[in-house]
This record gives sequence, C-alpha cells and structure tokens, in this order.
Amino acid sequence: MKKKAEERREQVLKAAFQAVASHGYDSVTLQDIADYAGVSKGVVHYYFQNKENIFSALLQFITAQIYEIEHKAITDKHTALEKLKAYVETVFISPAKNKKFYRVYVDFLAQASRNHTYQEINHRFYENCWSIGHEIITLGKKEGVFSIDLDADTSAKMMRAMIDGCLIQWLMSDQDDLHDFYKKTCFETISTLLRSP
Amino acid sequence: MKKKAEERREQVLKAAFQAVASHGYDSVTLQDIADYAGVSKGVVHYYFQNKENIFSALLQFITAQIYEIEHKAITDKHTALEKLKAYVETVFISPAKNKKFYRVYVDFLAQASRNHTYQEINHRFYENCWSIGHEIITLGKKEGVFSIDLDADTSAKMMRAMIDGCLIQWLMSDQDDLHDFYKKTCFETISTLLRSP
Amino acid sequence: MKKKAEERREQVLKAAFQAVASHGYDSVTLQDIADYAGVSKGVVHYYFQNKENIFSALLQFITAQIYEIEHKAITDKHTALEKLKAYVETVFISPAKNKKFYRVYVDFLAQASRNHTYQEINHRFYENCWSIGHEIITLGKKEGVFSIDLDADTSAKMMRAMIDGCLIQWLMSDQDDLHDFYKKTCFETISTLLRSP
Amino acid sequence: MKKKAEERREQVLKAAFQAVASHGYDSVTLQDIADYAGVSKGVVHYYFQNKENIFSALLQFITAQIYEIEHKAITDKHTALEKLKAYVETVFISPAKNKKFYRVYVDFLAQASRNHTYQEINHRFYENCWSIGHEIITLGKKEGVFSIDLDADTSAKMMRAMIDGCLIQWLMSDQDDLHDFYKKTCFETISTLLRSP
DNA sequence: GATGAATGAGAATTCATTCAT
DNA sequence: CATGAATGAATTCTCATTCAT
Repeated sequence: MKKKAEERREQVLKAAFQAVASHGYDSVTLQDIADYAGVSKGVVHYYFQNKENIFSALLQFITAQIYEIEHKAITDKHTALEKLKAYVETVFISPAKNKKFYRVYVDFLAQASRNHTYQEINHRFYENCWSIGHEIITLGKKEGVFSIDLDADTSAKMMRAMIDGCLIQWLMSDQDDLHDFYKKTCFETISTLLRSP
Repeated sequence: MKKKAEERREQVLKAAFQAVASHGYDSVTLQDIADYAGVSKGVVHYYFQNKENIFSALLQFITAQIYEIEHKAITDKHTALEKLKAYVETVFISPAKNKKFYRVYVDFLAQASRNHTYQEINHRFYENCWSIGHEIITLGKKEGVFSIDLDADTSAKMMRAMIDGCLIQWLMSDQDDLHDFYKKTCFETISTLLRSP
Repeated sequence: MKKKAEERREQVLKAAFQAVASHGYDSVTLQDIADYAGVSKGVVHYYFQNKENIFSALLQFITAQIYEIEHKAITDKHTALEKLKAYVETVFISPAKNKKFYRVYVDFLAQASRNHTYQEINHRFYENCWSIGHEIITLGKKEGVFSIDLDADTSAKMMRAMIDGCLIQWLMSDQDDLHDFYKKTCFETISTLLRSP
Repeated sequence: MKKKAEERREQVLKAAFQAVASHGYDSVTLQDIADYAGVSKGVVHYYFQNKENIFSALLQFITAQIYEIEHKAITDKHTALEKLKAYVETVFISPAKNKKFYRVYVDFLAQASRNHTYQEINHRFYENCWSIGHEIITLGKKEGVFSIDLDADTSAKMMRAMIDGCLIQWLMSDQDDLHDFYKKTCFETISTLLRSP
C-alpha cells in the first residue's frame, strides 16, 4: 500500500521533471505534469497538496539523485586525480542530460533567490557537492598531488562555482558540440587551481 | 518627440527592473511595472507591444549597462593586475546591488534556456564580458605577469564562469556577509589561474 | 443484517450532523462526514446514494428527534402551564445544544426555500410542532387559563414563529449569556399571548 | 468617474441579489452574477476583490435598503397604531418580494452563524429594526394605547422575532396565498402583545 | 462489505491585452 | 498621448462520484 503510493509520487515527480524541462518552471501546468505522467489532473493533487509542494519535492528529488550519482562516481575511484576526473566526467555526463537537468536547476535557482524553501534544499545540495570537493582535495593534499596550502572548504566551493559557471555558460550557448570543450576546460582549470606548484 | 519617447521607455524599463527584482520574472505583472513607473497600465502597452517585448528590452538594457560599467572600470586602469582587481571589484559591487542584479539575471538565464531571443542578448553580453577578460589576459601576458601558455579566449570564458558561479553561489546563501569572502576568493582564484608559474 | 445496516446509517447521520454543525451545509464534504463517522468515504456512499440523499435523511433524522424530545417533555406534564413551561424549557435546552441544532436547522431552512424535498420534511416537523402547541392551547382553554377566543391552530403557529424567531435572533447574537434572556422572554411573551384577559 | 464606478458596483450587487435569490448562496457562481448583470466575469472581480467581498457588500446593501423602506413607512404615520400597521404592511410587502428577500436573507443567516462579518452586518440591521419597534412602542405608551409596563427594548426584540418567525414559516410553506394570513395574524399577535390590558 | 485511489467537471481567481473616452 | 474599465482565456484547486481491489 505505502509502497504503491511512494511509487506514484515518484512517477509524478519524474513527470514533473520532464514537464519543467520542456516548458519551464513558470509555464508548466498541473495538466502538463498529469499528461507526462499519463494520469489525470486529480492524481497530482491526490499525492501533493499543491503546486509549490510538488516543486519542493522535485528539487529535493533531483538534487538528491544528482548527488548520489556524483558521490558514487568518486567512491569507485581511489586516487585524488582519478576521483576528480570521474567527478567532472559524471557532472558533464552528456549534452542531453546536462541540458535537461540544468534547465530545470537554473529554473529553481531563479525561484530560490526569493523562496526560502528552495534555498534550503539547494543549500543541502551545495553542502553535498562541497563535501565531494572536500574529499577529493583532502586526499590530493595527502597524496602530494595538490598544493598543501589549499583550504579544502574554500577550494571545494570554488570547484563547484566553476562547474556551475561552466555548465550554465554552456547551456546558454545552446551548442551541444561545445559540451566537450567546457568539460575538458573545466577539468583543466580545476586541476590548475589545485595542483601543487 | 523621439527623445521623450526614449525617456519614457527607459522609465518603464527601470521600473520593470525594480519590479522583476522584487517579484520575480514570472510573478511580475504589467500593473506592477506600471506602479513602479508611476504610470498607468496603458502607457506600458503604448511603448512596448507586449510583455515579452518589455523583458527583451529589459535584458538588453541591464546587460548593456553592466557591461558599460565593467568596461569603464578596466579602461581607467593601466596594468593587467590593476585591471583585474578593478574588474572583480566592479563585478562584486555590493551585496545590495549584486542581489538585485543577479536575481533578475538568473531569472533571465532560466528563461533564456528555452528562449532564443534572450539567448542572443545574453550571448552578446557574454562576448562583451569575454572581451574584457581577453583584454586583461592579453595585457598580462605582454607584461609577463600572466602565463604565456594561456589561451586568452578560453581563459576569459573560465574567468566569467568563475565570477558567475561565485555570485550565484553567494546569492543562494542569502548571507550578505559572505559577499566579501566570495569577492576575495574569486579574485584570488582567478589570479592563481592566470599567473605565470 | 438489516439491523447492522440501520445502525451504520445512523452512525453516518450523526457524523453528518456534527460535520454540518461545524462546517456548514455547503462547506461540508463527504470526507468530513466520513472522518466524523470514523469510516471511509466509500461507506458513506454505500449507505446513501449521494450527498442530497444524506442531507434529506439528516433533516428527517434531526427534526424527528427534536420533535420526540419536545413531545415527551409535554407528555410528562399535566396542566397547560406546566406543559408550556416544559415545552419552552426543552426547546431552549442549552446554549451549546441550541447553537448546534439551530446552525444546522437554519442551514436547512436556507436550502429548503429552493428545495421541495427539504420543504416537505420541514413541513412535517412544523405540523408536529404545531400539534404540540395545539395540545397545550386546547388544554389551557379547557382549564380556563388561556383565552377562550384563541384559535388553537393559528396560535400554535404563532407560538412556533415566536420560538424560532427568538432562537434565530439569539443565534445571531453569538452570545451564550443571552440565552437565558431569550428563553425567559419568549416564555413570557407566549404566556401573555395566550392567557385569558 | 467615481460615480460611474459606484453605479457599476450597485449594478453588480443587484445582479448578485437576483442570482442568490434564484440559485442560493452556495450555488451561485460569479459567472451567474456576471450573467445577471450582463457583464463579463472580469467586471465582477474588477469591482470586488473576491466572492466573500461581494456577499458582504450585498448583505449590507439589502439590509440597509430594507431598513430605509421600513423606516420611511413609519415616519409617514403619526400614531403608534398607524405606525405599527404601516410597519407590518411594509414588512409583508408582497409574496413575490418577500420570497425573494427572505430566501436571500435566510441564506445569509445560515452563513452568519459561522461568519463574523455577516453577523456584524446583521446585528446592525437588527438594531435598526429594534429601533423602529422601540419608537412605535414608546409612542404607544405615551399615547396610552400600549401597556405602560412594557420594556420597549425587550418588546422591540420580540416584535422582530415574531415578524421573522412568521415570514420564515410562510416562506417554508411555499404558498403565496398564506401570505395574507401571516400578515394579518402577525399584526394581531403583536397588537395583542403590546396593547394595554 | 469496505477502502481509498482515480477521475474530471466546475469554480474562483489572475492578468495580458484591447479599446473607448 | 494617457487612462483604466472591460474582457475572457487560462490555471489552480476542490470534491462528488466511481470502481478496482
């Protein structure tokens, strides 16, 4: 029973993700979401109290999912450079997936600047991202491949700033063939920043 | 006649900026804009065909204005490091102004991912920003303070990615007192990236 | 089987009474009723064809109940004045109970003005009420305490009009402490009307 | 300008009165009101913030109007009995008008039992009605036609209770031809109550 | 019998846009 | 030119009712 409901909610959230990716946060209607989910309008309201509620759950859902994937990627690797490489590879997963996620994510960032709930969810996502950076940097310092002078917290923040900055810049270019350039350059820029002189 | 109309349009655009900063791109109404401008709803429609039109003009207006300010800042300085310092200082102008501009700007980025018109306006802004970076880097290479190996085009893009990444991260923190941290760290990160080894 | 079903119906009707008293005729939902009854929404529909059906049964149920109580009250007494006193005392039973019943009853009167089914149920209630008045008046005339000139039918209608008029006026005051004033005054007014000059 | 708007509001209120009289408080839609007013749905919202707002204004409007008519009726007369006669005549104006007004009024009474705003508006109406009764009774006592023992405040309340009780009972009968009976009987009952023994 | 998930019709409300004054 | 009244399309949300389990 409970399980079925949980699946339904996830079905709606996935539909909401598709719908927002296609139409944009403020243009998407509950009917759109219902259509993508292949259910009636009523179902959406049955599982979520209101629109804001769906969107909060959606932001929670996608940021948690992204973090999980990124975290898994670095856990599989053992050296700092391998982890960093895997992290950037995973973040720049593909033009199609990055476009979809970042379209939705930038929509949420736009909302978050005036919505405390989204801000908090995003903050938890940031902390997760920073913790990945922190882990890589700390290991790299131990290994001697990264500068001993780095402050892991600060550098982790700059890492994420660079990643988001690059992917937003790429998204705005609307050119899938630049994806590789941004991936490579982002990786090299971060490497340059971190490596011991 | 023409002059009066131009002033009227600018009055409306400035009001639109205030209105979007306060209410957000998708929540703002033409009545809000008219209210901020101290005119009637009719006036807004007299000078702009429709809502989309106002917003295109607004994005054009604020990105042009920002570029002008940033460009002026580096023109006043003579060495690469002075220019870079002035650029970052100008970009991180103040918590209040950055919050206002970036709220509106992120709103537009969110829209731009699905709106070609905004994308083009933003692209021109990017090119302007990149040209500033290019100028600083080229000069720094000549002066010998920046690495000779840098590709000015690429590095300029990374500079802007770092700046936007930092300011968005700061905006999401909703903590004015972190503004200084991000300004300083952003500057140092860029310096690290560019300086000759 | 039949008995169980009858109990179930009554359970739902009592819940409906609570629900209407709390939320009002037009705001009450079947879910509210189900909640008050401690059963699922399905049960409500199992025992009643639809919403209108429940409400008809409810009006029937509460008017029958009220009449039974009032009738019992006067049957216990033997003189006209005792009966009248007991009647008014029973009608003005308590602030809490009067508020609950009259809220629901006025809701039904509002509906009844456009709903023939409710009108008929209310008419039977009126006839019952009038019969109580009739009995008291006829006895009083026999006893010589009430004016011989009274038309029992007409006076019974006026008695009920006075009672409903008073209780509605009291209900609208939203002041429990006026309950006593209206009870006393209503009794005295009716007494004045009936007594032989 | 202001005048036009005031007329528009009144036009909408009159339409709302028709609409509620026909469909009932809780069934009436803003579209119904707009239709009766011969305007678009938007107009209703242009002049009233929301549905509750319209209804508050409507209750205010009709109770003020009724009071004005009743007050005018007694002002024209000079003796207590003439005033009383005129008052009852005016209150029982005609089957058609009483049906319309009392349908709407009972709807409001039903709502008022749970809505403080309506309660207050109704209370002001009550006070106005009571003041009419008070005036008649005081004059009658002076003239010696009414009992010197009457408390004018209390008797005024009983007068109104009798009137409302009678008209509600009549409304529930759904028989226009009983209107005369209730008018006559109500007048006689009140006369009996007030006259000196 | 009982449950509660699913449906979809229907209502309030919001606003861009139009246009008479 | 400017105003703001009027329109009605579009959206969210609520719930009676149905029906598979």
